[in-house]
Amino acid sequence: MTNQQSTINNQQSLLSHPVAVPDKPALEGLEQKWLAKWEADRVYRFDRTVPRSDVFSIDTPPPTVSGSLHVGHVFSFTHTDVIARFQRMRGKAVFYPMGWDDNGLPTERRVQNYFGVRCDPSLPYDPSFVPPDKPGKHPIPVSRPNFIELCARLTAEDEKAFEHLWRHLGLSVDWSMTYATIDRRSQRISQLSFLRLLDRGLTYQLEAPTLWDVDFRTAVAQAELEDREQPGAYHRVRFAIADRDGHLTIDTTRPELIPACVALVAHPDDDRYKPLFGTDVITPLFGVRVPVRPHTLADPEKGTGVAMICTFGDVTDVTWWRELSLPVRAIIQSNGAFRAVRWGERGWESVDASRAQGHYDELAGLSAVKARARIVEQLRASGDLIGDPKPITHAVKFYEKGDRPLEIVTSRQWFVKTMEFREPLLARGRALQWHPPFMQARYENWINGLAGDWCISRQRFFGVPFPVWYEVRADGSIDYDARLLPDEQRLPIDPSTDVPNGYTEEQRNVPGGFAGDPDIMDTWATSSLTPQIVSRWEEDPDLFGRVFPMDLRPQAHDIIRTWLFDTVLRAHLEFNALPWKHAAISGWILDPDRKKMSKSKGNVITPMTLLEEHGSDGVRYWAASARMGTDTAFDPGQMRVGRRLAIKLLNASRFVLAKPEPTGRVTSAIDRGLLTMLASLVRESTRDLDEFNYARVLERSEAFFWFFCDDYLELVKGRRYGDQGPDLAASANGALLTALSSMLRLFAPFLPFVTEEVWSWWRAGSIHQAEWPSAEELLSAGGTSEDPRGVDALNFAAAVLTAIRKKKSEEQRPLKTAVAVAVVQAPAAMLALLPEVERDLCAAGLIQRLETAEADALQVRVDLASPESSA
RNA sequence: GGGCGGUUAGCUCAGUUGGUAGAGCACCGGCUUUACACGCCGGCUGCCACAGGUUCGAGUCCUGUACCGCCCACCA
Repeated sequence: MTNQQSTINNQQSLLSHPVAVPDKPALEGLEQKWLAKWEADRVYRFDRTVPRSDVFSIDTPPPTVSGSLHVGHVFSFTHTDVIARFQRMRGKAVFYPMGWDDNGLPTERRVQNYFGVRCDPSLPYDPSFVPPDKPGKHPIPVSRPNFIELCARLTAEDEKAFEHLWRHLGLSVDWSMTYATIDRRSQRISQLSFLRLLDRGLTYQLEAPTLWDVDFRTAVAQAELEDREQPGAYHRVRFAIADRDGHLTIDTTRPELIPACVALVAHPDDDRYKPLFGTDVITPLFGVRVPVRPHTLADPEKGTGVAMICTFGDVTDVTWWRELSLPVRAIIQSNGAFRAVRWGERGWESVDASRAQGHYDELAGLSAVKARARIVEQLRASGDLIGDPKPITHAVKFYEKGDRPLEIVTSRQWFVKTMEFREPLLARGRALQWHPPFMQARYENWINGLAGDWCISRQRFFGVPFPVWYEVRADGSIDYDARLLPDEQRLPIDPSTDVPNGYTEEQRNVPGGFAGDPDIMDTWATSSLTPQIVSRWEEDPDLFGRVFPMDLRPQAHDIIRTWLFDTVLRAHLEFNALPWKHAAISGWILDPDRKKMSKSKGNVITPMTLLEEHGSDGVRYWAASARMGTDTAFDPGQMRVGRRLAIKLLNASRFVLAKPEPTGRVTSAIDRGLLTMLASLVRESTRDLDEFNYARVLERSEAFFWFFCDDYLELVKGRRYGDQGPDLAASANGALLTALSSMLRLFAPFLPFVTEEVWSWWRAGSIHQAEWPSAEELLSAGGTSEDPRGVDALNFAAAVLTAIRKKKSEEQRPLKTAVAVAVVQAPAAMLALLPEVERDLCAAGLIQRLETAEADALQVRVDLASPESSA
């Protein structure tokens, strides 16, 4: 096709559809109108027939459904949607599923309260169970499968509300591919991946000290920790040196753990304590003989330089305990209460067992906090507390969802090997394309700070069970080494109700029989498989081949250490590959006072309220104004600006389409200049969007559009009504229609509703399936090349017009005031452009006489017509 | 303690290879102009955190400092 032909075709296609512009265009109701149409026409349906190279696949973050969606979700999901819409218009088949994270603790808590039930995994499944209408006083125990059914029932309701919000926001998701982290497919993939890792020795079970939440009574992983500043106090406590006179003093914030003390420790180079290494001391109150040992982790600067090692007060204790081969004296139970101890028995030897028992009996059954208060009194009474406790605030480790500090409890847990893969995982991080790039540092930080393998087991109920049974020995104990595993074809299974091959239900939990693994996997152990879940790994190889590895993982920066890292780990272990090419990291929404917006603070503004007040396009405008990775203030003002932009698009389009004929070849300099400017905007916008730089595209498109409205439109208004004859009117119309078409498509990823509305006035099909604009298409309408002279002419005319408006404004005269004489002083090169724009300029500025004079810089002298003579 | 961002107009932020500081909001003034009063036109506002350095020239590059925010850390 020659350029000439393409020009003609382009012009024909500009008006190939009857133009029908409403009299009073408005934004109200556009969401409902177009959502229904998009759904009916399956505009966002993924085309799974295209090859991988023509697919753009997105690994959507599944929001937690038991919480509520907030503006932060709207913010980051809009970013993703802008990219999705851009890629779709570029001709990609966009694989954009939505998921719900319904698996996990938050859902459990809601279901317990909502239905008045309690999960008892020892119960068999009751298919006929119906929850009471109202929750009763005492929770009804139900089996794990029944409990999970209730979770599914409740989350289904939440998911409907979420979907409604997402649709209203205009997310171009293919809703036929929605998944949930607790659905059968997710469970199957999660269990399948687990079994494969187990088979390769990449996951293992171990009984070891583990971080433990005493309220939830479950193990937690390093990634779920957070530090909180807590008030505490240094207690200076003295230990008698065994077999001779003298005392050693230590500082401790946890004096209640003195009964669990197994050693004291000081730095090997600390001259104060060198002589004591190898000797024993006697613990106060309990009279236990413990050694004084050297270790480099002991800090001479802290406290007295001697630390008390307990089993277990913190993670350093675990390190010391392991490296110094110390015994265990555990006193805190899984519920956080002090266990009963019989002093004098093996492991609890004391120089005065009855005195120890006396002290300890006052502590047994207490929580750590209460025990601390009690033991301080005991220490004070015995004279072993030196001075008063010195109040301090210090950072204490908490489970991020927990209310009490974590304890360390010895238990049997499943781990995924991570420590030995740190180097290759760092390399994966370097191969991943981060947006913005500095986010990679957080990933590396996390890996470099890893303290141990990933604990994936949780002592909870609503989650994916471990697909494992164990043989039960003749004595009734469980043989954890004798695992019974299901065939992959049976997955998903629940070992609390399903039975291993070759056994019957009667053999459950009886000697010689079997026992199911009681634990479930951590949420992240499943959600780290979202790429595998959405692409239907090991279920639909054809689909998998078309979408995996995926193109984009969008998410927020707070879950780099969990979701992102875990997903990279799983893909590395399973496929020896990255799960995606790009990671686009959104920032957070901050309160106007720059603090992180928190749900607990009671942000009463729900996303739906925002969408209704400002329109979806307005809210999307605000969200898309923030660059990737930038924390952004919540700003309704920006939403109003976005809404205004959408209204402006309606009105400007109405004007352009009000008299679209005659249309023809774009010949006038300023028309060609406009298209040239727009062509370079399109070219740069395409490049920016390819690099996830959507905020810049929106900003620049908006600026151009405003220039188009304020200056260009005003300059060509008269001409396009025919003031200068049909050919020049045709040129103006050609440029207006061409520019409008491109601008609408430029805005379409950001403002999907208003652009679709305007598109429907004069074009067939959905704008969201239209081709992304190109510089070539714009330039072919104006000839075949860029026209920098046209750009200069347009800018020159706009500058003169501004000067004339300024004069009218200064004189406080109406803009329709005529200009008797305008003297344009400018460099010769500029003046040479004047003939090209003179007639447009005089029409737009109501200039009666135009004179010129050469000058170094542009300057316009304006003499307004007298009030009487201006009509 | 380690790391990463940030510091530009009253507010929110742009500023792409270094070349005489920008936008929007807010504020002030004006205007019904045949798309838009959910509008239009115009105006005001800055030792670009601070101190050095490189350069003919630094908001931009280098070094250091301060403050803000975040991530991480074995915090007795």
